[in-house]
Amino acid sequence: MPAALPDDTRPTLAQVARIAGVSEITASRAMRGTTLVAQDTLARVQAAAQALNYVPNRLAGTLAGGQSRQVAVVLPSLSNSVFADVLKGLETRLEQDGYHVILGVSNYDPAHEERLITELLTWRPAGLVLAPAESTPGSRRMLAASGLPVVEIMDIDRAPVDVAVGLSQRAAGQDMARFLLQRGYRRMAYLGHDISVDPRARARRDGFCAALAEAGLTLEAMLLLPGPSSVGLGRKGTAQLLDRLSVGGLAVCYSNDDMAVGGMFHAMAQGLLVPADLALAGFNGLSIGQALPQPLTTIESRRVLIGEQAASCVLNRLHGLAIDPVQNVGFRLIPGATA
Amino acid sequence: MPAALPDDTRPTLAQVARIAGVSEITASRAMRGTTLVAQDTLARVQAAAQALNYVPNRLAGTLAGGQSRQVAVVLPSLSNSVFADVLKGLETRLEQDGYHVILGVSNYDPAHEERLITELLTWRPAGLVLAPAESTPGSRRMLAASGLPVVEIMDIDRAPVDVAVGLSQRAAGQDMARFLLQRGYRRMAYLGHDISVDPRARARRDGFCAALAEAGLTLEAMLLLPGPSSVGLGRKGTAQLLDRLSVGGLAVCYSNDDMAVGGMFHAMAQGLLVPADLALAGFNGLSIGQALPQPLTTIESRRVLIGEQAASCVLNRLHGLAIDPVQNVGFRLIPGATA
DNA sequence: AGCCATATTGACAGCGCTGTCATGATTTGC
DNA sequence: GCAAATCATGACAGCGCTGTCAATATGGCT
Repeated sequence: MPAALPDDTRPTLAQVARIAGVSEITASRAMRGTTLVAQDTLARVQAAAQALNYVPNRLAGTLAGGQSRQVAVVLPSLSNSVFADVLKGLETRLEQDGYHVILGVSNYDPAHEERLITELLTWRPAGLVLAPAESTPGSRRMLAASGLPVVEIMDIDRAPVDVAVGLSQRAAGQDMARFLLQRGYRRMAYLGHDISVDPRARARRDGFCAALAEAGLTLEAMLLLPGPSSVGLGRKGTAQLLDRLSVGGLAVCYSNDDMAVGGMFHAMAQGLLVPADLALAGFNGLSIGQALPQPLTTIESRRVLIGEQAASCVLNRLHGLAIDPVQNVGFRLIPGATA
Repeated sequence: MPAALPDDTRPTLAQVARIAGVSEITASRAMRGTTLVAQDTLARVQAAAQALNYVPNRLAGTLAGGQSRQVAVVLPSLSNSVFADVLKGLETRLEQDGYHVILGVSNYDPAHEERLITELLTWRPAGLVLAPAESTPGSRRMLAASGLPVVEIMDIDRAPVDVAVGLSQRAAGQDMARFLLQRGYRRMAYLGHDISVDPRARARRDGFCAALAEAGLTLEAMLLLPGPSSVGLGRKGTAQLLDRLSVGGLAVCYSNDDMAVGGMFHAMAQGLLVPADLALAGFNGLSIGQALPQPLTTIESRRVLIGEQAASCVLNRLHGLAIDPVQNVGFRLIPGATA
């Protein structure tokens, strides 16, 4: 059952070579510019390629030659703009060097993630970048055995298989707690999406709680809602939370900015005073939070940078350069006006 | 200069075959399950593959066999959640059939887009999906000549090279104008991001203006700000607009929801009454707009669906099924409470 | 027993390209 | 003017896999 469509009649290098009156290998060299080829030979080959509308076949090239110029990227989600930003950084940097992204989205499912890794590996990518969900032992074994550059992004708290690029999510959580404490808040609550599948959000929350504990405090309430984070969920959750808790000097730490913006909307709709009645803190430093009537108190994460730096790691590795196995891009607390 | 890293010592099908005590081609058949292979042979091959940790090489497979299972996707941006949604739909659907996305992001630059198409074509993808910026003649020629399934997404107003999946952006703009007119608004303004590079936003605006013209109206003001759309830009632009225009019965049509939400934030910060002082209309039906204290008047676009359907188009084409060259997924006006 | 359909396997060539080594054509140096 | 170095090109084999066709084995049927 041969494919219905393309009668794959695309010109090959051999045809280009014939027209240019040179051998195939010379044409190959002319097209790639790796080895020296006489000026006029080069011109003839280029002309022939142009005339035939020749498009090189990188499958064949890679198979014969070696390094693929594809990098596999596995992300847990795309609905969250965080990963879209990271992907943008990755794509931008990789493309500069003529590399391309093959994408997999795991939906925060470790088993799915493992399957994706297996499948993407069949394309023999030059490297792998992933924001692991809760990677299975199987995944980690495969990655280690692949012999490829493997960059785990977003979090640097766990020991990486190979290289990690990101920030300490735990430290970010701690810093936010300390900031709120320093501002004088003593009544704290946490509102998150389903962090059982999101290890980074969990790490932040754990850091937040740990810092509270150091100060002898505990959360007045912790609400975890099923489903992915969203503005709507944050709004709904805030309403629920305030059914149980009195306002006035209450600070709510959200799992991220989306959720926090939802909280802000709830406050606005209810005519609550922010931060007097209700203080809010997010995470990510999304532009929407900063465009709110009151800028959101949050932590800036450098998502595009993480993507770019992860890409650079892969590329440097491929060029045989030594690289730091743990790369901390840091974060920055944005005081804002909601806490 | 051989690659520094992977001493590509990965097991090959030949090795699997040897261990299983069968010929290479039999092992191939066993791995793929296309042709019948005796039960115990199958088991032996699978065991051997398992033991060696065999990972098939799809580069070789595709080169030898035919159809690649990669689909090239070219998008103008990832910062806009619209395209992240589309990509999610694409990835989800393609993966179900064992296909993978190779990604390119053009940043709304037609020349860049053309280069991306050229490069991605070198991987001999099975198909192409793109949300064209302002495609160059060169791009269109290449696409037509590729002989591959080519799906242009988002807009169905222009004649597609091959297949189009999306909605009539122009009709969406018209519908919004008619809706506002019907609500009794007569004072209209338009606030957009740099639509010179975004043909879809432009089509919506044109439709909007055309419908106004039918009613004998023209825009009181049209403000186009440089740079990509964002909540911040919408907020800033609204402030600028209201420097020149009086409020009270004024309806502003924004290029999309991000911009409109920014407008809403400005209104909130200024204590303006929405919609009495200022009415706002967006486009996309993003969840954030619906979570606002007052849900945004907007038009729902089915982004994930567009992605899924575009993927299905490619797959169906590859299976030799006939498909409709123009697929309208439609849209829905969400009345909201801001106009 | 003899013949045929079916099931199972294999030999061979080739997908389009590149690494390696070898060859001929020039140039350079003394 | 001749050996050595340099430049430009080519022949060959092979990357890892699959399509095609052919071969063998097995069982059923008359």
